[in-house]
This record gives sequence, C-alpha cells and structure tokens, in this order.
Amino acid sequence: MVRRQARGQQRIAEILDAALALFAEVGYAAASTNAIAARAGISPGSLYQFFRNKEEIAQALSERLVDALRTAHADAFADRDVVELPLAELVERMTDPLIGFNVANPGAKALFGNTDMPAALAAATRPLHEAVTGRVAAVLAARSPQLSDAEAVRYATVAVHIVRALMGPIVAASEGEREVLIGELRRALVGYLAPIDALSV
Amino acid sequence: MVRRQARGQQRIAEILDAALALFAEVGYAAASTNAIAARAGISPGSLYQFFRNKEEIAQALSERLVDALRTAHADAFADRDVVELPLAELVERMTDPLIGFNVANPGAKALFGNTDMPAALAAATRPLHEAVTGRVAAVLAARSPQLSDAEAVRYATVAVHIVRALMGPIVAASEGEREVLIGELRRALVGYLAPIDALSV
Amino acid sequence: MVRRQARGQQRIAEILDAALALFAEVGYAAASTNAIAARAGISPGSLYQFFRNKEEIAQALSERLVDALRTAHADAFADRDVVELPLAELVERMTDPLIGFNVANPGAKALFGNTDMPAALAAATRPLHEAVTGRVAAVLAARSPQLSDAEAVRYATVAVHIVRALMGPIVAASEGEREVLIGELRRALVGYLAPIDALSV
Amino acid sequence: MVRRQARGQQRIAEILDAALALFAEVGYAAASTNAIAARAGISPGSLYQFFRNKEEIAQALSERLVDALRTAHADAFADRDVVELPLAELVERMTDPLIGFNVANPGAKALFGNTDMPAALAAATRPLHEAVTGRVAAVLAARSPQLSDAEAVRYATVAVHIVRALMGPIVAASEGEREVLIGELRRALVGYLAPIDALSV
DNA sequence: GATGAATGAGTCTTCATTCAT
DNA sequence: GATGAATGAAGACTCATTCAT
Repeated sequence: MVRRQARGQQRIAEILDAALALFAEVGYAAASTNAIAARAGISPGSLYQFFRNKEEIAQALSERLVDALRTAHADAFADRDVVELPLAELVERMTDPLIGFNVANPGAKALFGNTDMPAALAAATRPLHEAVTGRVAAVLAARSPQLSDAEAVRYATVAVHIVRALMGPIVAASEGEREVLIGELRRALVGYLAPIDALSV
Repeated sequence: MVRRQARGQQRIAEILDAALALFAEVGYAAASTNAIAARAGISPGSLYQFFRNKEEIAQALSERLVDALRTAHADAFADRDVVELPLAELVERMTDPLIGFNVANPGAKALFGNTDMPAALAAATRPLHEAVTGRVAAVLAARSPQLSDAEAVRYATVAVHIVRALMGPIVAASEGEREVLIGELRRALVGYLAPIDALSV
Repeated sequence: MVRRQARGQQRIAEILDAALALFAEVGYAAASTNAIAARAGISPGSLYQFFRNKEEIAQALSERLVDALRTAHADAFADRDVVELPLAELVERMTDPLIGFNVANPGAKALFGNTDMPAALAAATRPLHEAVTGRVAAVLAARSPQLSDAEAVRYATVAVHIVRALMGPIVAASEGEREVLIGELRRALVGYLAPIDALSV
Repeated sequence: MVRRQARGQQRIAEILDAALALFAEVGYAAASTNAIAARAGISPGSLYQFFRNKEEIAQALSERLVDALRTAHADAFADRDVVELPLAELVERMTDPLIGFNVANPGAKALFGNTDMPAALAAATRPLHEAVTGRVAAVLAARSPQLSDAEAVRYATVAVHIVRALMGPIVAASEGEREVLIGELRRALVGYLAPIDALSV
C-alpha cells in the first residue's frame, strides 16, 4: 500500500515534470493533456487517474512551486533575520531564489510570469500568487510595523508584479544580459520600496 | 465606390471593436473568429473578407493602439517640452494616456498587458511594443544625453514592463482602488528612473 | 446594342481565358470562382452575370474546345480526304491538332484529359467528349463501311481514351521527351486500329 | 495488448473500406473526412487517431492496392514463367487481376484511374503507380533483353496509362459491355506491345 | 451591367475528457 | 491502475453563390 502510494507519487511527479517542460516550450494553452501524458510516458487515460482535468495539473504545479519557494526562502534567511538586513540585500535575498527557480524551470513562467491567463489558470495559480505576495507582505510588515495590513499587501502586490513582469525577459536573456536585467530589477524594487521601508533611514 | 469603401472601413472598425471587447472578456486565445464575427453582427465568411486570419486582426488592433497612443502622447506634451518637466510630472504625463486608453478599452490588455503570448500574437503586437518602448527611450535619451542607445532602450524596456505589469490590476480595480494603484505605479517608475535621469539632479 | 453584346462576348472570352489558365495551374476543383473572376479582372458578382454557376464555365469552355477542334480538324483534312490516307498518316493528322491545342492550353487537361471528374464536370464536358468521339467514329466508319455504328463508336471511344490518357504526360513532358511520347501514342493508335481499318489491307 | 492492436488494425481496415467506397461514389476531393468517419461508424476524432490527415488515408489505401496487386500478380504467374507465354496471354494474365480488383473496389479508380489529381493525392499514390509500372517494365525487360531500362520504363508507362484510361469505362460498364471493352483493352495492348516484344517474333 | 460585401454551410483538424478492456 | 481507442464539440478558414447599391 505504501508501495502503491509511493509509485503514485512518482507518477504524479513525472506528470508534473512533463507538464512543466511542455509549458516552458509551448505555453499552457498549447500544451495538450495528451502531449503531457505522452511526454510523461503514460497514456492519456492514466493521466486522468491522477488529475481530474488540465487545470488541476496547473494547480498541483503551483503547489509544488509554493513549496520550492518556501524552502528557498527559508534557506535564504537561515542565517540572518529579515529585519536585520539593509533593503538592497533583502531584495537580493528574496529575489534570488525566485529567479534561480524560474531560470531552472522556464515552464514556471506560464504559471507565474503570465499576466493574462485564461480564467481557469488564474484560479489554479491564485494560491501560488497569494503565497508569494503574502510572504513579501509579511516581510514588509515586519520591517515597517507602522504599515497597515492593507498597505503591506498593496506594496507587496506591486512589488511582486514588478518581479513577474521582468521574469520573462530575465529568463529569456543570454547569460550576460541576464545579470544586467537582474540588476535593473533590484534597482526598481529598491527604488519602489525604499520610501516605505522603515529600516531604510 | 467611396460609399463602398466607407462601408468597408466601418465594417473593419466594427470587427475590431468586437474583437477588442471579446479579448477583454476571454483573452486572445479563447476569442474565436466565429465569435468575433457574431459579435460584430456579420457572418464568419465576411470577417475573412477584411482580415486574412486571426492574427491579422490582432495586428490591425495593435496599429490602432499605436495610433491612439501616438496622438495621446502628442497631446500630453503639446504645451511643454519633454525636457522641461520634473520627472514626476513627466511620468504622469506619459502614463496617463496609456492608462486612460486601457481603462476605456480593457481588451487592450490582451495585446499590451500580456506577458506570455502565443508566438503569432507576439509577432503581431511587436510593432506596438516597439513603438511604445521606442518613444520612452527617446524621451529618456533627450533628458539624459549621456545615456548610450543601449542604456536608454534598456531602461525604457524595464519601465514599460513595469507599466504593463500593473496595467492589469489597475484596469481591474474599482474606481477608488485604481487611483491608489496608479499612485504606486508612478512611485515605482519615479523610483526606478530618478537615478538615471540627468534632470533629477 | 451590338456594342453591348460585343463587350459581353469579350467579357465571356476573358473569363474563359482566366478559367482555362487557372485550371491549368491548379485543376478544376481548386480553381475557385472568385479566383477566376479576379484573374479575369472582374468582380465575383460580374462573373455570375455571364455564368449561372461554376459548371457552366466548364461547359462553355468545352464548347470552345469543340469549336477549336472542329476547325483544326477541318484544316487538317483540307487537302486530302479521310479515306485516301494511309492509317499512320490519318492518325497523325487527327492527333496533331489535338496535341497542339492541349500543349498550347494546358488547362484543357482538366476538361479533356481527366478520367475521374466530379459528376457535375463530367456532365458539363460530355458534349466535348461526344463531339471528339463522334468525329473519330465518323472517320472510322467512312474508311470501313462494314462497321456497325456501335462498333465504330466503340473503337472511337477506346481510341479517344488512349489519346486522353497520354495527353497528360505529353503536355507535361519536356520538348524532347514529348516527341518520343507522341510517337508512342501514334504507335499505340495504329496498333489498335489497324486490325479494324479496312484500308489497312 | 494484442487484442488492442487487433482492434486497431480492424478499425484501420474499416476506415479504408469506408474511404474506398466513398471515393468510388464521389471521388477523392468530394469525400470529406467526416463523411469517411461516419461511414466507418466512428467519430471524426477517431479517424485522426489512425491517420494524421486525409492524404495519409489515400496513402494507406495505395499501399493496400500495391499489396493486393502484388499478390494477384504472383498468383497469375504461379504456374508459368513470364517469358514462356505468348504476348496475348501475358497481357491477359497481367490485366485480369487489375481489372478484377477495380471492379470489386470501384473506389480504386480515384487512386489508380485518375489522371488529374490534386498534388497531395498524386504524391500519396506515386508509390502505387511506380510499383505497377515497375512490375510491367520488369516483365517487358525480361522478355526483350535488348531493351534499355529507359525504353522498358517508357513502354511500361504508356501501357499502364492505356490500362488506366480504359479502367473507368470497364468498371462502369454493364456486365456484357464489360467483356467487350476488356477485349478491346487487350487488343490495344497487344497492338502496342507486339512490335517491341522480342518473343512475338 | 458592375461592384464587392455578405452569406453560411461545409472542410479539415484538434483536444479535453471518457470508457471498455 | 493502466491502456489507448473513442468521443464530439469546437476552431480557423474556404468558397459557390446572392444581393444591395
């Protein structure tokens, strides 16, 4: 039984890998479930044994991203606390794992870096976006206790949108150009956040 | 003959209106040509008398946006020159017509505010993006002559991405929330551009 | 009024020219009436002022072929009578104008050299085929009075089918190869007809 | 699994049967894939599980014909060798299975007896025509070793065209008329081939 | 007579999803 | 659980033909 579930988990992982890879290549809409199944080495019917529909795949993938990001985030702040860092370094530490993940999994763009998704996809990826935004809001609130919840969320939302907007170009850029763009992204974030960051003077 | 062509022009306008409205509701991919035709009050065949394929509709729509933006931009700077304004006001003047247009035509988001388009759409809307980015780059270069071309284009690209990223939320927001978001957008742009704007000391 | 009709006749001729040219390039089925009209330099509506439907164009074209062939045939036997010639020369004289016409108007293949036409086309071109077959049958009967009508028609039908079958390759062949194929066609016809030709000993 | 594939093979056969029947009735161009599917008792989507497009159906059908003809040909010469027969009997033995097959499957005319095909069909059926012509050329060469390859192929091509040309009438004819036409076809072939057949004195 | 927009059924093909085995 | 055939509603696009001007 454990064996069973283990195999099931592996199948699920394989499907998600296949989906992510396909999303990277052709985008969410153009990635057919049959193609995902084929790339995962299973039959279409089997795919539907694990996911009720295409949307659920995106959902599961989103959850996987949430987990990965949670871990990365925790790692990034393992040694120092969020309130001890200068803003520039904070931005760097928060931004780096996100970029790293997206560069490593370009398919994530379809879930994270997309601004105009079909309604279904938007719904499926909402938890991902909320998780990311929530974490950022928490950090901002921690550093600037005078912020209301609404303000923290608003600033976080804007900041996350900026990150998402530049993720596409960053992932698509050549090695060299990428560094430059990452620099610009950080500069934009610092420029935006400095005025509302209590720890920045 | 003139009558004919006048009617033709009107049909084209009606089709583009219908397409824009549908794009606003369901996005580019989900807007079927048959649905566009139906909404324009014509038959599918008629649509193809004016556009060779779906992509061409997006293209024509893009051109319409380019024209509208060119006009709006010219109007915005009719009285004062680009190099005479403080950065904050410059941002406001450049940003306002864009926002106004997008709020009035929410379908524009599918063409302008989208980050992950099907290849065909991306090709069709490239001129639009280049026109917008080019205009911004020109303004930046005019204010900061020490910038290389590449730098001007890079800063403009990033700035435009930021605008596009926030256009979705701005358009979707309620009246009140919208103003707040617009304020944040401006703050983000000023924060990003001030360090490289020669006129901002 | 005469002027009117003259212009009408010319329009008809232009349409038929356009149709023939298009048939040559893409075949009957793929030649759209709109394309024919465009190539004739008129509007689709105008085309239907002269022909009630696509089939009628093929019909008119067939009639034109019938006329052309009648003339060519008459010319070919202006100096000598059909019963005075050796079979080989007879075949040559009957075959030459047909080949000449088809080489000059490759579109004719769609009407004459086709074996498996849509029912409508077959009906429209029947008169053409009957005219050609009828003429051949008449010649055969003139030379071999002992043939019954049915026999003359049957031999003529087979002979014409052979000609049609080889017309495609002949028209498509290069200059040099063409002569060889024409030779083979003649040999085939002579071989087939000699046994039933009273004048061939 | 074997069961599965067996069913697949049967479906393919059913589709090809349906296609052949429809081709017989309305020709290749007018036979829609939906109609083929309907006649095969399946949905349009199912058809595309076995064939990537309409052309591939024609291709598969051609291959089926090639196989059937190969078998028939082999049977026809099981007892005697090709070089031992008088020309008239050779013609009969080569011609009979072809006629038999076409009479039994009148749709074959669309693939085999057609002279003016859409480009796609022509490509799909080339192997069929080459197989038939090749076999005839081989027989001619075996009987007349002095023939060059080019000559053998040329004579074979012409002979096959003659057969194709008369196949339509033969298939369409009534029982009685058919025999007569078959006789004429043989006579035509013998008349054409006798002069170049070394074994016919 | 001419124009060209309009029609709408029909074409090939795709794809998310289901179901018998 | 797995398989892969089956489904059928769309989708983009075409084309012979009609009709208002």
